[in-house]
Amino acid sequence: MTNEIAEYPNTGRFLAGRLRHAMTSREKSVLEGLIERVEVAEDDERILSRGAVCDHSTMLIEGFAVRTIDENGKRYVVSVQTPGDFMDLHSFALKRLDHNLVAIGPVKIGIVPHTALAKLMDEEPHLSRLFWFSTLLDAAIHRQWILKLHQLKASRRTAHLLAEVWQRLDNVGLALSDGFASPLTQSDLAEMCGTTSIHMNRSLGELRRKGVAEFKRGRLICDNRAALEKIGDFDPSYLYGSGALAPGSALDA
Amino acid sequence: MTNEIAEYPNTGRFLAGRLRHAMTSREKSVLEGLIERVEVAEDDERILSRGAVCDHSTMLIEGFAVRTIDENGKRYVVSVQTPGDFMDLHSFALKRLDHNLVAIGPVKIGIVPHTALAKLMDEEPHLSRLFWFSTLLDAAIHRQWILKLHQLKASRRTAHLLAEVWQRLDNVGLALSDGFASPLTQSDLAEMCGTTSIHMNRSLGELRRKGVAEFKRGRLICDNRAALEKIGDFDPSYLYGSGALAPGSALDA
DNA sequence: CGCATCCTTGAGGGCCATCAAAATGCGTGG
DNA sequence: CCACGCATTTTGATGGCCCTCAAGGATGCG
Repeated sequence: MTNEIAEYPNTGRFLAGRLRHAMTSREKSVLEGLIERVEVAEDDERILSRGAVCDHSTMLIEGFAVRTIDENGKRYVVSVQTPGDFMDLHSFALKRLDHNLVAIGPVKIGIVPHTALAKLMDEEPHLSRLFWFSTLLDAAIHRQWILKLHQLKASRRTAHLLAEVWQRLDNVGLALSDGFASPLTQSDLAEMCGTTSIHMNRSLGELRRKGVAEFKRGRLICDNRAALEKIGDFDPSYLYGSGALAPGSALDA
Repeated sequence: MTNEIAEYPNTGRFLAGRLRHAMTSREKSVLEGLIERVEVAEDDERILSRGAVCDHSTMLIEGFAVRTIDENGKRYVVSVQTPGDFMDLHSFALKRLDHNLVAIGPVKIGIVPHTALAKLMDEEPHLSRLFWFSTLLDAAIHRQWILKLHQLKASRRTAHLLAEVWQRLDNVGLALSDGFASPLTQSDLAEMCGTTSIHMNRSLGELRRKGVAEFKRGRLICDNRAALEKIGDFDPSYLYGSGALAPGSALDA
């Protein structure tokens, strides 16, 4: 992982732990070359607005972001992005997005002009397939959020979210052995879980009292990952890393 | 619309009301030619199973289907499909799906071999883009479901779902002037809204008492569409038909 | 060391799951 | 045509989850 970041500082985490191994080093270079420039944004800064026509897509190089939809004066979070995510690749095909992208904490982003993407679509069919794959991954994560909203009460949904973020950071080499560090507040977690920050505080308290996980100022500490994943009914297959759904899995049905 | 179905009986509803107008008649023929054979399935029949390796994708020609995920012996619905949907186009890139596809009522489906899709990806870049677009539409719908789960109580979520299905059927020419007909039961609606059939019954009762909509045995009757959409906080833009997010919209920001 | 942000705790009430049971409509076969 | 079985729809009562309002405590930064 450290090698990848050294060689491809802006895109070395794209699909890491998933299909990155299917990329040739030439393709990795092509991808790295897509980044026209690197920008930074600060906490709560809007990276992209719903409905805006955009001529570029954005790679999340460092930091966290959320996709939000504003309605009736309130902000709702429908998704979270971690480093290595091609956050709004889909704006290339949709032209206008149905949601906003907002930085959580300071972020570093790579700007990819749509003209460069269009060229790549013509010349790099394999890479194009991987780009498509990465947007399908987003949809799979969405489905899992819907499932958990249907299935679990808030404290268990919280466990699922923490397990998911931990796993996604693990995929890109940014997890710690006992959890992860982030700029996420309890209020952020609440918005992702569709609950209030007050209830999120109680949910986290419940997880702490059960000895499952502790979350303090963005830092998850958990020395029993299996217990956390069990409470959250978390099965990482939908992230399409290793496991039953992995593209290269031999587990045929 | 009737013309399209006469000319392209199996695929005439694909992206109808959305980007179908961007397809040339040659492309429409190519698409129609992808259907290797047509099959039927009966109510509750599983069309595709999670984790199964599949060598084809499925166009929903007639009828309804849901995407489900089973966990702990219970079935959860994360998505609904209407005629014209390329239901599991994403299985082409994902190889194994994270969910099942289950027929609601009798359905007619078109089978598209992945080998044909692979060929098309090479030879038809524009059509490929439209295929990608259609999977991005699914993701946008997922996001809206997450939003509504965060935002609305069950009766209003029900209104949103009814408004969405109505609009999607409208897009493909299958809506009625005062609602739609379907094989959906109250129990099906409940699963889609993440509630119980008992509470769905009370939610529908609330909508009926408010004079907003009536749902009886799969038939939605509504003579005040604006009221229904208002209660469900329904804004059709996320379906990328006409409106602020439409690909050809002049509403630039 | 003052201020802003974040976290924590308590009380009251609405939404909705669950258990229980009954009524309605529909298709089948007698 | 009616009897019957079955799925679907409807209604009531109880209790848990979680929203809301309210207030207090902790943490970090200038």
